[in-house]
This record gives sequence, structure tokens and C-alpha cells, in this order.
Amino acid sequence: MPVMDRLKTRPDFLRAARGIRRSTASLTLELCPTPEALDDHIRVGFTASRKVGNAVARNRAKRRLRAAAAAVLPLHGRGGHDYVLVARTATLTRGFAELLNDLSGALAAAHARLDKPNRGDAN
RNA sequence: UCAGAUGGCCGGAUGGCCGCGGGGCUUCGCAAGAAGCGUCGAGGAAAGUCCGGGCUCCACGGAAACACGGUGACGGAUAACAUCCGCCGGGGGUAACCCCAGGGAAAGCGCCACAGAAAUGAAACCGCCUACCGGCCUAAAGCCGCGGCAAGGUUGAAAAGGUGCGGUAAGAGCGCACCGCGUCUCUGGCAACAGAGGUGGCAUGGCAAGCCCCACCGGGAGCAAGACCAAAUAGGGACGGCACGUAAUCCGUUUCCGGAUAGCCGUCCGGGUAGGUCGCGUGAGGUGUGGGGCAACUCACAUCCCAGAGGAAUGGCCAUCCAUCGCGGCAACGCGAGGACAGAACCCGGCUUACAGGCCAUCUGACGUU
Repeated sequence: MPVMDRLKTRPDFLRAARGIRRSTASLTLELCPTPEALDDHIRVGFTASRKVGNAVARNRAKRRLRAAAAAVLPLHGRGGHDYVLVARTATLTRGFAELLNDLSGALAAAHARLDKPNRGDAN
């Protein structure tokens, strides 16, 4: 079972934003390898912009994403990678089961891209 | 019962599963730490950051003045305030009650558009009068001249006290009464102010939220304050060693001689970045009882400990109930939807703004019943 860490610094978020990106109705997933070799660590960060709403809405969106990540990432996450979950306006209204589905789907798509390097996204 | 006024309070509830942050205890461990147990964990506005403070650093000999900014009836409360309470004055409402940027316009400057004759050294367009004086005339009447007046009309937000009577040629505070205003005295009140009496004869148009004057208050920046610990890298300093005891440069004018600098290594020191720790929650504290005060508030005693993060915990999901809304129904009810504004970031006292819905108390008016 890999250890879960939180991303906390702005450079980590910027690096993840340049990595693999997959969007669903309720969230956007960003993924990149962790720079230091920490194969037994999954690092995850959450972010919500002003477009989501006021401070109450942004905090609630991040809490729902955190709850979803706690349910899904220990099962499907890969050690040695950074994940960033970006809230969207639908994060607040989508049912929790659908939110979990969205996250699993985005993870699967991003991992598929990770396993087939040097194709497509590079250009 | 309806309509209204004021003040206060609440801001969904309960349970289950899985989690998060703080501090506590226990166990294991050399330690780092791990596990378990139980405990506490968002608001009335946490918001806007508009005032007032605490706290911290900086500046500063004391005090005053100038500048700048703020406040503005009076008395009180308070650590302080632009807040609050009481009261006064003015305005609004049938009333309960509400509202007021509420010092000074005889210190000075400035402005008062349009309209109007005239807008502040106020004025005479339309008007009113012909008493006095002069002329025509014996005189009266009449006409003319010299003049008098500001009542009425007109404009305007505002036109030099208002209404009435007297008075007059016509008029006029010219005289008088009442009201208003100024001023003096007395009475009541701590005071703002109010009341009564006398007196003046009306003088002082408005704007100070244009400048200004008067009184009082104010040093600046803010927890990203500030204090401490302290890698790596670069650079600084001290000491020691190596190399050289040559050469080079510089200094003591020159020679001699002496000193310094430049290389490498080690140890130490100071400053200090990343990072970390503190600041950081026992406080102008909450609750209760009793005393003082109309009240704001305050005193005494008892009792409680009540968030403390740092990409930032306080949650995710489910069930039932309670409000609310929609549809159907006379109704009971059924089905469905679905929680207002909003998230602590050093703390406290206020103000302002946002807010679904609900509860309580007191008071006012109207109607009805006894």
C-alpha cells in the first residue's frame, strides 16, 4: 500500500499542470512523475479557482475531491507520481457515485497514456 | 382579531459508516516514531476592512507652534471611539415611535444659475399719492413742476419680520396688540436648554458637504509585526599549517631591512537564505447569583476553560424527522423538490453590508365581545 502525501508548493502544481491532463464533467486530472524517486509515495493536490464560486463553494469542492481521492487513489493510484485534481463547477452538484466514476475514468485514461509513450500528446 | 412600533433570540435536529486538525493519556520503541483510547474543533455576521484599542518594531530630549487628517449641542458610560445610554433642540407620524453632518455666516474671501425692476454697498418695472413748496389762478377745484411712498402686482428655492387695528395725501414698526427675533434680569436644571418679566423697533437673506474660523483629538508602520534556531552554495573575518623563503605588486622618499597582499588545506566566528520554532490564545473572557444605576454600564462572589490551521483541519456519504416550496385534494393527507447569507488566519470593542425562515417580550392604533 503506497503512502499518501499532499502537494503543498506552487512549483509542484505548475509541474503537474504541464503533464498529462484528462477532463471529465466534474473534475480535471493532472498527472506527472514525482521528481524525486519515491516509488512508494502517491502525492496528490487539490485546487479550485475563483470560477467555482466564493470561498465556501471552493472549500466544499476541495473537500469532495479529497473524499473521492481517499476512496479511489489507494486502489488505482500509482506510486511515484503526482496527481492534481482541479475542481469545476459541476464538482458541487454531481452525485458522489458519479464523481467517483469520473475520477476512476480519468485515472484509467491518464495511465493508458502513460503506458504508451512518445505518441500523440507530445506534439 | 387585524395593522403597526421597538427590543431580544435562533440560524435545522437526531443517528449510523468512513475520515481530518489540535492538545491529553496509555502501550510499544534506544530514538525517530507507531498504535489505541477518550476529548475539543467556524459565525451572527467569521465578510467589508470603515473607526477605536491591545500587542510588536521603528523614530523621538521636554513642551509648544505650523502643516495635514479627524471629530462637532449637552451630560454620562468606556481601555478607547466616529460606538452606546440619557437628555435638549429641530423635523415627521393619529399613536407606539422614528430621523438629524445638530459649533460659527455682526473675522474674512467666494458663490447664489434661470427668471425677475431688484439677489446683498439690495431695489423701483408696473404702480400708489399730490398734503407741504413753486407756477397757471383772487380763492377753491383742476393741471404742471419740485417731489413723496413701498401697500398691491410680477419672478423666484429665497425679496429686508408676520397678522390685525390705528394712522396717512399715499404709505411706512410711524404707533399699538399678539406672534417671531435680538438683548437684559429672574426662576428651574450639573449642563445643553426651558419658562416668566422687562426692553429694542427689526438691525442679522442662504450656502461652512466651497475656502475658512473656533474647540478638542491624532508620531509612523503593521503578525508578511517581531523574536529565536539554522542546512547547502557563494562571499567575509580570525587562527594554525603547507608552499615560498624565490619572483611580482604595494607601503615606510632611496639602499639595507621590515611589513602587507595574492595560492592550497583545516578549525572556528559573525551575518544570513531555504526550512523550522515561538509569537498563538487565561482574555478590557463566558455563565450564574447578589448589590449600585432610569440606562449604557459597573462592583462583589461563585463557577467554567471555550478552535488554533499554515496549499490552510472543522468533512464525505446515508437514513429518519422539522421548516420551506410545487402539484393533486374541501380536508386529513399523498407524491416530488430541497436547506438563507456565508468559512476563523494575532486578539478585543464597535460600525456597515448580506441573509431562507422562525420564536419571544413590551407597547400603539382600529374593530369586536364581556
